[in-house]
Amino acid sequence: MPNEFTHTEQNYLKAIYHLSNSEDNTAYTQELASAMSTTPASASDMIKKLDEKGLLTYVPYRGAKLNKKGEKTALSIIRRHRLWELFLTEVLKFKWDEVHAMAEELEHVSSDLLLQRMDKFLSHPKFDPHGDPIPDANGRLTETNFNSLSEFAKNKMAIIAGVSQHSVDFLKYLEHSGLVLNCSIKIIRRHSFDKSLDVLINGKKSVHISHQVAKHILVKLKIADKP
Amino acid sequence: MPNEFTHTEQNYLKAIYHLSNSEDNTAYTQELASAMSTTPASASDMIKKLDEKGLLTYVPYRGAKLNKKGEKTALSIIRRHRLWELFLTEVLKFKWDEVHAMAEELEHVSSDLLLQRMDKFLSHPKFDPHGDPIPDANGRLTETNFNSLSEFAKNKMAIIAGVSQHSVDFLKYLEHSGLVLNCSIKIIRRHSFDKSLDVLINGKKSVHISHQVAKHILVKLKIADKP
DNA sequence: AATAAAGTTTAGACTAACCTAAACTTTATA
DNA sequence: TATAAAGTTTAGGTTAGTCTAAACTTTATT
Repeated sequence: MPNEFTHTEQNYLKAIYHLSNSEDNTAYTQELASAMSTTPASASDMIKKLDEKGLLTYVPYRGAKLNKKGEKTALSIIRRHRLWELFLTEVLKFKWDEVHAMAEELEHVSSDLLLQRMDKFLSHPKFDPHGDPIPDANGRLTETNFNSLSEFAKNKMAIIAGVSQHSVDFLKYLEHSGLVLNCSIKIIRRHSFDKSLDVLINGKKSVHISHQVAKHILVKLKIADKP
Repeated sequence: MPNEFTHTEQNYLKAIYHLSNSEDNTAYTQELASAMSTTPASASDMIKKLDEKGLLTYVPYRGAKLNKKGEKTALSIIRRHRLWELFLTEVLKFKWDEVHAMAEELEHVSSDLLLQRMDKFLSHPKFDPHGDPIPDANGRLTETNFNSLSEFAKNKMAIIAGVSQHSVDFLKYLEHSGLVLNCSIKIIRRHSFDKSLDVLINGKKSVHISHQVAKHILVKLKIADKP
């Protein structure tokens, strides 16, 4: 399906999709250029082209809004990206900070059959290694209701369900501290002067984390398992 | 490593490598153009470019010969291709006629670390699903000494070790007849008038195959297993 | 050995994706 | 509300890879 678009078009669509999650659902030339590490002139050219191809509506000087087709295409690329990320961590045992760059290349492999097989092989997963939902084949996303660790209650058991910041450095730092996906975690102390936290990981290791970090850790309440 | 070359350059290098396996080790403009489904003019342009980049020596009107660097680069692309093919059959359970096109895209994913992990995950395989040797990380190929089934002795047990023709139709035909990699096979009759053969597959099923087909099936002698 | 045929290269054009610099809109500020 | 600043678009150029058509070499044929 996304074979009808060049790699670059696909990358722009993905970036526009990610930038659109604000209130007005619009991506602006400058932020798009910076997301794509290119110049506003190039971004403007591409927006015009994607408009002509019927993937978004573009009003000069007013930014771009993806339409149904554009959004569907973006979601199918995101699906590919996240499935490959999961494959890389689950099968080839890469860490969560290592997979993004490789998935950026793998997502452009066009075979739908390959993707279907991969999806099946991974048992139709709903989340990628960073806790981001994997769109299904129709572009539907699983609703999530994760909380930021910085706002989670003290002494309640939580599970790390994802992150809201994806930089390699941040992910490496979490990995190093033992704060990995699906580990259980409990806030044992809040330091009010700087909002930093002492947390207990898997009931064993205790670590101290800044508000900056806690803010970007997404958790869900741990339901005690029944034997 | 092959990140320094465009996908197109990589594809040309691979094609030149495959065309070079004749007596004079040279690829000619016309055959290269036809292998790349392009015009002689385009192939000529690319040969000149690869010469300038120091991957081959080119004498106008006399064709192109890969040098050490060109050959090494070609082998590293072939390594990627064949490892991915094996992954697709072994892990995602694709049939041998389905994997080539997908591997053509996957081979351009540039991460060396990914390739290393894949190699390890597949237990450092020596052969791809068509029996072609997978170059090692240094570009060395396992020596093979397979025989064409058309020249194999009657009533001796053989194992299908590969094919010398890779078209989808041919591979599908073999699959359909039960002639798959590693199955055991015995010639039970030669029909001298058309050189066709009756063969027994896995000691059970008997099939009749033309000389055309037998010629392109590669076999090795089966060593009886000791209990 | 002359010439026709086959094969190869060069010339010149096209598209996608990029760039810089200049022109133009919008927004913010005095 | 005029003007400066910020942001966006257009104009014109570049590179990689492609094409067709013309020019040129090599090989084959008489």
